[in-house]
Amino acid sequence: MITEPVSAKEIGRMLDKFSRPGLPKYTALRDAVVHAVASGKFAPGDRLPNEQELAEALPISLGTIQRGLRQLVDEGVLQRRHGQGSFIAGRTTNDEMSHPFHCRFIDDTGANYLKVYPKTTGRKQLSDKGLWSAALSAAKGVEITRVISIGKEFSVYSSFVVDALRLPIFSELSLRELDGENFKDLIFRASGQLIKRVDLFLRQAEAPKDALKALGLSEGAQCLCLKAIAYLTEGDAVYYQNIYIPPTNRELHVIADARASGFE
Amino acid sequence: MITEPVSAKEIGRMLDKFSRPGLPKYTALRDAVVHAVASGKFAPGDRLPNEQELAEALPISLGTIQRGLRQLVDEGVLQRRHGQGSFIAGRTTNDEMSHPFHCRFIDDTGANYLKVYPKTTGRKQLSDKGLWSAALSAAKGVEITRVISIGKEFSVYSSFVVDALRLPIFSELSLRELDGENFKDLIFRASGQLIKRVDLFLRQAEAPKDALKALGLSEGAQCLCLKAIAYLTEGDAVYYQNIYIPPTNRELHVIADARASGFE
DNA sequence: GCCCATTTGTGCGTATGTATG
DNA sequence: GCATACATACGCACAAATGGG
Repeated sequence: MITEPVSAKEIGRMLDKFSRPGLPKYTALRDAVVHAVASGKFAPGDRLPNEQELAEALPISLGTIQRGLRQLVDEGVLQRRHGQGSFIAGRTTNDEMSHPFHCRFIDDTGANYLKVYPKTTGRKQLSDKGLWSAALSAAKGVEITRVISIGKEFSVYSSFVVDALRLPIFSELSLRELDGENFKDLIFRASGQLIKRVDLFLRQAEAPKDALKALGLSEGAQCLCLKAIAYLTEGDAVYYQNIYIPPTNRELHVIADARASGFE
Repeated sequence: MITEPVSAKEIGRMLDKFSRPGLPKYTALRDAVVHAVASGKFAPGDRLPNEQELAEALPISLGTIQRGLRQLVDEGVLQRRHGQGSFIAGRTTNDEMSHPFHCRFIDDTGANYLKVYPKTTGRKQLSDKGLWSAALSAAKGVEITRVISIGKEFSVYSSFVVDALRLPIFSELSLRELDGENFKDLIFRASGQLIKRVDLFLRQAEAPKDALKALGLSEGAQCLCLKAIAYLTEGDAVYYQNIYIPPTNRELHVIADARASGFE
């Protein structure tokens, strides 16, 4: 008997939840698996039942199963190995955040990322119409400010805003609990959706007073300001973030989307 | 009789060229269409034969045709419209470069990109072992230096290196001809492959003398240095670029890849 | 080294649904 | 209503990679 951490029945139950008339079956299957991962039912490394078993256990044919699983591979949720099986993709859930902002600082060798240690410094309900509200098209926002130590060498300041109504989890967790969380994972678990793309805007400017103070910089100091808007689907922004980076020698690594046309 | 700018026979011929034992048929079909576009046989807006016709004309079944076409949609080469057909995606081939470096400066409104006017300033054969040779794993490189005017407001300096043997086109074209070219398109036409991803490395540093001189900056001036390494497929780097950006108020826009895990 | 079971990958043929004009 | 053309789905067959005996 082979260990079988993920049951086809469990997927079947999730599938029922996400099946809706009009929704393709391969999409329903995808959603079921994604939500199962998001809710912790499936853990990284878990093996899924093989294609045949799924096709038998679920009201979905083999080809359609394969299409759904292929999409999950494309999205990075699954890993499939010929002759072995399909596995929930690993996530390095360490103490430090794995991917703080879709871009990371690299060390001298260029091969490793500097570790990142976030410290939540404040939370505020926002109701003014700022740039964030236009980007998120939300009336109420929660701003979470953090000082993030980069490899204990220097720190950056982050202002992170989400729709307060849509993602109440960010208002509910204590600041202490937020510290250990990867915000992308949090969004994934709360919404069952993956962040599809992030628009980054880079500006050389003076940081706001809050940031200067938190980073211990003198007034008027120039910073690199990185604005990030993350989307779950095309046009559906889920968070708005400003990161202020003081002068540093360290290189910041971003992985850019190559087929970034997106136009008619 | 409906206008039919793209013949199934043409695709068939291309398909023969790209079919190789071991290569999936849907990949061969993809390559055939991509190369047909790259070589100018198909132009933006052209309509492909419908799925049925392709399935009849080519030794590929409907489902496999669909899979290949779907991939082309994902890559942005094709656009498919329900009830209408499959069309070669449009490219805004203007006088100015459309996407100089996977990231662009935006104007005051935030809605438009500043126009970009490249001016090629030099070309040099490289045979030393620089950082470029490690990135490209190439022994001989061609470096093309350019001064790129951003909306006629300010200029950035670019050093662009490709493998001289792999992409001789960059050595063959005159500097004048290179001016009007989008380098990504040039690579696409020469190799028939699309750039899949770009690694960006951002550094606050002093620019090299060449760059300072070309941009008319005083010695020791701090610049934003953007290093870009573009990949055709995972691990297959195709160009290495350094861009030096003088201090500016303008925002630089980058579209980041959201599923940027890429690790085990 | 070789066979074999397991499991994913590729490919075919067909049927039916649905958006467009 | 109707023809066109893409979209989804099924069921099957066989190829190819993997790991164990």
